Amino acid sequence: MRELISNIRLQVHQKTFVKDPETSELGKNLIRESILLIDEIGFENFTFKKLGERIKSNESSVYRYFENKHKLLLYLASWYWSYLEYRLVFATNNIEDPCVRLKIAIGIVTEKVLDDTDTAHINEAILSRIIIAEFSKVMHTKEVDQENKEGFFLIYKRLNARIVSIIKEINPNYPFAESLVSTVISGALHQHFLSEHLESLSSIDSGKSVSEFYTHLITNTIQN
Amino acid sequence: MRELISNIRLQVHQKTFVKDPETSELGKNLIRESILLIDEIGFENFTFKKLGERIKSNESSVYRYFENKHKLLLYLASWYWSYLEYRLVFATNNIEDPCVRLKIAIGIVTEKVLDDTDTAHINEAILSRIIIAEFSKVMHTKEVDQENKEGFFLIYKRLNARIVSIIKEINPNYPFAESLVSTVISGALHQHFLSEHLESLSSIDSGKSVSEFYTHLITNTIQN
DNA sequence: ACAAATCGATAGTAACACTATTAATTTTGC
DNA sequence: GCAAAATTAATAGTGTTACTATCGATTTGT
Repeated sequence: MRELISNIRLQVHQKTFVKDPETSELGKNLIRESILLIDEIGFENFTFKKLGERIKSNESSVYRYFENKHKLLLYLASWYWSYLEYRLVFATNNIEDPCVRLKIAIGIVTEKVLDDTDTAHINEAILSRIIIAEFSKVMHTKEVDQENKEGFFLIYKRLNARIVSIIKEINPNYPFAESLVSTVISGALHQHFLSEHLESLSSIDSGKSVSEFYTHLITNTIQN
Repeated sequence: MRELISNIRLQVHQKTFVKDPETSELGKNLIRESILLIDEIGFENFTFKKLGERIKSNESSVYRYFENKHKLLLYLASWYWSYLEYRLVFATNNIEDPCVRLKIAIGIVTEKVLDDTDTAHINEAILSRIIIAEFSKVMHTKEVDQENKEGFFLIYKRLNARIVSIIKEINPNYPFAESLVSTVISGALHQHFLSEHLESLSSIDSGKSVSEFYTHLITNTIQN
């Protein structure tokens, strides 16, 4: 796993960036520090000026890589879902039983993400904290339909579709597979958020994990 | 229902406003037009200056009612959840069977909201569109813990708790009641959003409703 | 009738979200 | 090895946002 990922460039939608940050040291630096800075101060308080200072460069250099901070967040989200998709495909490869594949898939999209030490400039654990806190803002804009048309959400949709197809293999008659999967994927982010900030809205604690909750939920739902 | 609501002032957290908008014509105007304006241009593009012009007043007058636009959104959200809670309490009153109560409750928090013609200055249908599009932004800020401590989310938490207690009546051994309810309430908003903007992630269409999906989901989940 | 509250209008500030220009440095293509 | 091309850092500038402060004019309460 570790070695594989370090040799494979995860696919991110071209239109999210002006210049590919993977092609230069400054670009990788920018990605690494933007993840740390957004995590520290939150997306609302994050600006390209602050990021420029942080990487000991300046605002105008950041603008050469990304149009604006929304596109940067789109890039980070796109990378994150691509990373999960890769792990899902890898972990379910060659497993015949769709019920086993489903359980593995649920685990990957609902468990807390740990840092994968091989992608040097991206701390996956911190990136997942950003996704938990900020991903909803990627979609909830007035430009969502336009951006959807341009394909910005393809990777996210493909990840959803993969799990939908496993469910349809198990029970082709269950009529809400798409809604169930999108509920689980975005719900899992939300449960991690609630267990940290609004505990009374969540049953998750040291004894009960997000994965257990959703595994139980899906298993019981699709059998009928 | 209609007559009752028009005589009862829904409780909204005091700290969300500087001056209660319900106490003046300008205030009610401000609420009515802010709902329409946020719906039209989105919360990111919404400013107090634009709102001031729209109500033929000005920026500084709006600031006399709300500290900033985040607090205004908090007020609208607080009002919305209070409205749903009221409808839920009213609709489940005097019904003994908890399974029936649960089904009614699920319907109220997952169905599309129609305009209640009695609150003259608030269009509930449009307000619910705003909540679907923007509610996640109310919570996903760096100030969430502070605001939670100050009680800004009490109404939302109380609504969740009401449904949790119905589930615990039906099955006291189900270990994930809080997570299930918060998944359903925020998931329902998300499903409405997806069915409008990212259809492939949702199973909802003219033949299948959000309520049916969640009723099926909850029923099957809590029985085991 | 008088005081207090409310409102509309204007002005001002710091930060944000960019765009444009330029000069220095680095990379590359031959 | 060198000229051309690309990249970068730095500066300046513009319009907008998110406020704060002040000040008369009007309305309201007693």
